[in-house]
Amino acid sequence: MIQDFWNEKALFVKDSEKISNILPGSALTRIMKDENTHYGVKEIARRANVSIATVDRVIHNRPGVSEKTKKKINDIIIELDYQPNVLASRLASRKIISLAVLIPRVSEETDFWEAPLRGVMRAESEIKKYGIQVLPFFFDLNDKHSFTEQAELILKKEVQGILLAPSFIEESRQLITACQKLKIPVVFIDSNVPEQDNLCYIGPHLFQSGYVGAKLLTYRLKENHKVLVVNISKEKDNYSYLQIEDGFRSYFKDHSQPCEIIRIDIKDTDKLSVTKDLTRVLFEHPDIEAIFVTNSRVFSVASFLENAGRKDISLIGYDFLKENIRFLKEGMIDFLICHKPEEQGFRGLMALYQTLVLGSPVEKVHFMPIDIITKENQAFYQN
Amino acid sequence: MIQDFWNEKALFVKDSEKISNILPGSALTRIMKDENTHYGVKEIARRANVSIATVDRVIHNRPGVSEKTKKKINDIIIELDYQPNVLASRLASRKIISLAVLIPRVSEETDFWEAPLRGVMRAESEIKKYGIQVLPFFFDLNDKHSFTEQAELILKKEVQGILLAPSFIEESRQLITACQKLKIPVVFIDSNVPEQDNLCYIGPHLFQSGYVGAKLLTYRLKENHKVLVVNISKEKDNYSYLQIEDGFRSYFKDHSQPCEIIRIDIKDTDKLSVTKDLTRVLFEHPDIEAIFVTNSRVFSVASFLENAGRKDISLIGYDFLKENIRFLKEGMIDFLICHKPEEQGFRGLMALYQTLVLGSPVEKVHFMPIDIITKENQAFYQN
DNA sequence: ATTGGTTTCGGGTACGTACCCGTAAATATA
DNA sequence: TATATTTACGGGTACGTACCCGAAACCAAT
Repeated sequence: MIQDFWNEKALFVKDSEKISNILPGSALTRIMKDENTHYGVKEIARRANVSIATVDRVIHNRPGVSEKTKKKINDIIIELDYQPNVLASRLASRKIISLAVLIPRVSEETDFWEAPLRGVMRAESEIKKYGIQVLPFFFDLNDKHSFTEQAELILKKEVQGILLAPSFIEESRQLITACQKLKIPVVFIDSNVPEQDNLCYIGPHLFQSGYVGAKLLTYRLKENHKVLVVNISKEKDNYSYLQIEDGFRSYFKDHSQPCEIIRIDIKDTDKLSVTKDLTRVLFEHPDIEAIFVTNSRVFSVASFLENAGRKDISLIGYDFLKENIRFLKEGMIDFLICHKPEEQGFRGLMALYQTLVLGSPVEKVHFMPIDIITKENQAFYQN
Repeated sequence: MIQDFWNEKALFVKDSEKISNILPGSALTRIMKDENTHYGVKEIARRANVSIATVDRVIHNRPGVSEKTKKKINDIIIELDYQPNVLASRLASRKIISLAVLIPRVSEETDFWEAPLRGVMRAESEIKKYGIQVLPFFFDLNDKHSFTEQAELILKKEVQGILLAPSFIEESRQLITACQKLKIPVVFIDSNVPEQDNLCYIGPHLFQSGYVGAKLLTYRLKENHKVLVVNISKEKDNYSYLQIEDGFRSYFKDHSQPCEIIRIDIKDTDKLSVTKDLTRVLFEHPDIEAIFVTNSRVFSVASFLENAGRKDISLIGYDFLKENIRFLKEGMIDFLICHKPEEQGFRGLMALYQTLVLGSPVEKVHFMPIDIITKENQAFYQN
């Protein structure tokens, strides 16, 4: 079963280009093709006996060119393998492209979304020289209404592309449907919306992430002991969570571990609720040996365990948050799993840039690595 | 002691920009400054009552401008926070910049250097539109002479920057000294040359990498058992190896583990030598419970263990090589540690680009993350 | 043949910077 | 004072593409 999984994944993992035939010998061995002979519109125009303007019309398929010359020019374009000069193109084009970013606001509860935002800003600073403008919009993770509100604002702004964290599935669906009508490409980050058409998804493979979590958890587990899965979230229908737990449980199935898995939902994210619920569970199951928290709120569990003096329990959770790192350094948290949130923001914007400016295709699904962070390697982690 | 280390490292780890004061409220909250008012040389010239050409001369500090006007123009440049338009700049400048890359050839023994080369090529395709040319040179890891040979070729080519894998310390020193005289910036990747001036170093923090290796190794270790450190290398004075082993041993010191550490140097990399030496060591120390291989040749140890039927021994090594991944999947290797070799190649070239084209400063040392790869997360690893 | 309309195309300028070339001004020399 | 030499600066063109504007060329109807 797991074997099938690897094969399936092979489709997603980027094929590393083959660099073979690097000949031995002391002489200089060139790999890259010399592309010194780079033709532009001028050469195309010359060969087709037309003006640059006509070539330009064909390239941007604007009207005003006869079918005959259009074909002739297109043939020459293909023959010369014409690659437009992005520099000159963006320099000459005076219109600016607007991209909207809709992600959760950085709240006091969690600073997780700082990282994707950093990635977005980094991407913006890289591509604003090409005349691209980024408009950030934020919604409240505890308020679905704020999401729809911001979504409407975006649609009014007439942007050319959207980077979206589809935290609320139904509300996201509405926005995406509207974008499809307007032919606006949408990129999802952090979580996916199943069976919804989009430009691409950039984020974790949640099932496998839970699988890795289980592996790490069992690594120092004694046999036949209990494991606790904790889900702290206000959201009811948490699709992401289900995938993670699915992967987590699959690991035990695949390795036929007879380990008992307790689970608990904590609906309120405040400290009191967490303390209350955990106290109860640990009282009912005193032999719990490890805890797996399915999201970034692992710090609240760590805080509880620290106060309760339960340093014997292994703890694994998600995300490179300041508070989590603190507990990781202290040894209260054993492992953090992380999916490169900053990279997600960065790549998300770049995917839109690639589509709208460069016109080159992007991969439909881009899974982030499942990074394992420990006390020892955290200082060098690149979020 | 280890505490000091963290504090020291804090200097290297990039400060994540503070994104605070993101106000609540449903209205659109902008973060980025609107930089619509972007002035160019024309505006500078207008304000200084000079021509564009004069401003240009000041910007590139070419001669032919009086001190007085030079100062006036520089003041205006600072006042307006002038940012040159890289697009226009590279478009107008017809000269191409050549960068040399000197790294080991991809050999049959190891395909490790495929990854940095991929990174280099990726960087090249991103910056060749700015008129930058990359000249790759390769040397043989078993032949110091080939290194000096290629180094001389590079110097003849009159390149403007060099990306270097300083595998041979003394030979690298010679090249670097020559480059200093010629004012050619040099970037090191993968390993550093101590006390040698360079533009920057991009690679692992080897000490800490060994430290992480020890942590992972002890994770499933029973108490009071023996650990074997294996160094497979033809090179005698292996500086990198010493740092890794130093970190590895430090972990045990810091955690006062009474674990006995055996070590062995295997000078010949062929299968027979490895088999012979390992057989002897395992015979002398039958209670060895875990093996730590200090470089990417862990696959040869895995192969030996597989044939010897010793699945009981934990095995940790380095690098995301095809053969290593195979043994990781099979379960013969427990963990691989990896330092993003592709990223190293990419960033190395981009550092040169940043210096030579953008003229912006680069960090002197850029440590790569210490990535932990397991059977479960390997499919999503980005080398 | 003339008019009006449409289709098809070319000239030319602009984007922001680099840099050649020529020249006025400043200074030195006779 | 006249001339040579240096210094300081401006005009103008080019990079490769986008796109406005206008003008042929063609067609159809009067």
